[in-house]
Amino acid sequence: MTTQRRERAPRQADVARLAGVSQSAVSRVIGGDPEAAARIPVDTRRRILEAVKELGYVPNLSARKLRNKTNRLLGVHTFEPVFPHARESFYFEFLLGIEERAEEIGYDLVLFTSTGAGDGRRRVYRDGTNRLNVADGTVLLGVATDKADLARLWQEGYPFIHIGRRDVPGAPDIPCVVPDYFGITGDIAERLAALGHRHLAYLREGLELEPYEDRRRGYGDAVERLGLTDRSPGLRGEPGLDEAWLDELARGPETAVVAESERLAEALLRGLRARGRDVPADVSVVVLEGVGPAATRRWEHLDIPRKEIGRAAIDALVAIVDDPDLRTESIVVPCSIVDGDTIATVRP
Amino acid sequence: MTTQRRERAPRQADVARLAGVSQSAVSRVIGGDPEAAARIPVDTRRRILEAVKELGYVPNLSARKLRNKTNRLLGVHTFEPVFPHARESFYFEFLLGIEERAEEIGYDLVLFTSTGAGDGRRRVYRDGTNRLNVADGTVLLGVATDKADLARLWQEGYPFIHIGRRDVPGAPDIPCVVPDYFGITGDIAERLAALGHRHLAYLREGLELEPYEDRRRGYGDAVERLGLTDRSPGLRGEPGLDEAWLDELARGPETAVVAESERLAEALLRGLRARGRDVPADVSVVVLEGVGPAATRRWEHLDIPRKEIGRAAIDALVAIVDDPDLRTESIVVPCSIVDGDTIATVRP
DNA sequence: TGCGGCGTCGCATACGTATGAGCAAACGTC
DNA sequence: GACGTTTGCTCATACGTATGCGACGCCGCA
Repeated sequence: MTTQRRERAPRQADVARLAGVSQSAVSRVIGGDPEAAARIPVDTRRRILEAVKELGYVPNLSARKLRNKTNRLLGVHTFEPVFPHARESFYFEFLLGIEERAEEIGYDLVLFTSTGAGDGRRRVYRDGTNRLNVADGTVLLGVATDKADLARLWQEGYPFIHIGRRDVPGAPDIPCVVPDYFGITGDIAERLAALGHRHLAYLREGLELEPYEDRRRGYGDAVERLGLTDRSPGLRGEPGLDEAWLDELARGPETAVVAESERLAEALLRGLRARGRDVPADVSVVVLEGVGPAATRRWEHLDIPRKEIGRAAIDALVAIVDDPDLRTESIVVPCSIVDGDTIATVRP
Repeated sequence: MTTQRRERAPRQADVARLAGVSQSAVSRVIGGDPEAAARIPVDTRRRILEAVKELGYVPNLSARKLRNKTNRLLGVHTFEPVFPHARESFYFEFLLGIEERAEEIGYDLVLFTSTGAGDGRRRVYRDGTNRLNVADGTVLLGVATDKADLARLWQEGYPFIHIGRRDVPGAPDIPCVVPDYFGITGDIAERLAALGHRHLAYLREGLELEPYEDRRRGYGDAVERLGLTDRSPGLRGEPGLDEAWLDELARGPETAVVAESERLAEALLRGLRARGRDVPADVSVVVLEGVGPAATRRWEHLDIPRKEIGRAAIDALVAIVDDPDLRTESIVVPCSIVDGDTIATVRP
């Protein structure tokens, strides 16, 4: 083993000199393009590869990217820190899928971590520099997505895909990969209807994010289609789960509640018990998100296939990178329902 | 807002055309070099900056790196996946410090995540390509460091720094930032001596990693210097904490034990209790690593300043990047002792 | 008028790679 | 022997940026 430290990284020209060929011959052999390499006879190729080994040549990715517009590097950018604990497990599964799939198809992954602003929020642009463009394309994710950044990226023509649906003014169709909240929420309503439930309610979170809109549309459409009734605290107005509404629910004909979050479901459960009602004996409950380990009940809930979504995002991104003119529609990944013990058939 | 999507990212030449100047003028204004920019009169500069804004120009980092050898991008490479949970909190604090410091001094951060081999171990080189060289330099960390990779990186002259001491054959002095295990272990021995302990023992882990060597040297030196005696299960031989040795300890004159890990300390505690001895009444115990939340006792232990180490690593790396000829010595970061209730003065 | 100095900018080049075009030799065909 | 065709390479160039050097105009001074 050589223990001499080099002062300068060798380039193809150095390899060429040692092998007694031209730089372009080296490029053709190194580049891996089978057609080009095939035109170089075996022994020349062998000489070149030996010189590569001898010098410890490694390609310069920046030069390659400059020339090729591509370096088989995909970025991952989160709009919030990945590491701080609260959201960590939220990102984790996405990242697993992303990493897994990227590796399968031979892409390297770069995780952009620096926070642009001082406020912990992350921005793509830092004093005018799009930091992402070392990578061929980037997967964006995060609930606190910065829409201005998204719009600008789209205008620049930079290849990216967003996990989760985002509607951005000025960027008509940004490519997203989204869980099928619309479909699964409809399925859930159907399942409840099949169990005999005719009178439902829907508990909404205070946030006005696109994913919630999908769920609400899915629920609303299904209620209408199936001829059910709905008495929700502000399905089309204010969110809320106040005492007055709980009283109303306890007295009314509703036998099933769909809750957007585990938090809401737990609050509902407490409210019902305080009124002498129980789940699922009196009211069936379904939660429209994954539930944590701290849940007090085995909630019937929907499962977001995060790992699959991560994988799908990589595939879609690569497609966009390969063909930048591609008009990708949103990719919808089906969700499934995880059986719990919080729904039951309607008592006569 | 323009809603037209561009087909191609603008370059300095485009900006120049719009502003009616040459590409080099644009470069001088953009580049941020104050001396060069100062030589351009204000109104020309203004025209250029307006054109930049108008076109939404962002610099091409690859071209910059190709030309400059530098793009203010620092890499982070872990030899094991960051995300899988077990080790997560181990890396977490390092990463916090790294991110914090990098941002302070205006560097962006790139986290290399792809696993080269199929076995979950991560390698710097993937079929001959040093993936790190998109970044100006890289912080390496991980207990399962691949020494061959390290040696090769060093030979290539690539700027990097390793967190934790690693001795690599063929690479005489790889730059490391290391906790001062040697010093703190000596301090611990001194503290025990000050409490009247004359007869010590030292429990070692089975692994032969450099950080353990530092601790063992620190302990050994201090025992000698202070004229103490040591009866350890194989301080210089096999590790072990078997029943025979525990019997010996319970009967012998030893009043204090230094354990390399929380695991060993817990095992020791059980062994002593089974023999009617307690901690710290009969035997004082100090743990030579951070202790987890699941500890049964408030162990007297040493604290590794992970965040500080991360920050120090960035500073050292930047120094190396700025001056590649720099022969950096290992940077030693002092540790501290966290008081617990597992040591006491010797009973007469 | 001639000349030096300064302020303002453009020209040309280099960074390392990939690739179309092209050239020289070998080989076959008539 | 003239003329394609294939083989095995080389030449030249482009990617987008940064920068040394020099050009050009203008002012002041002799």
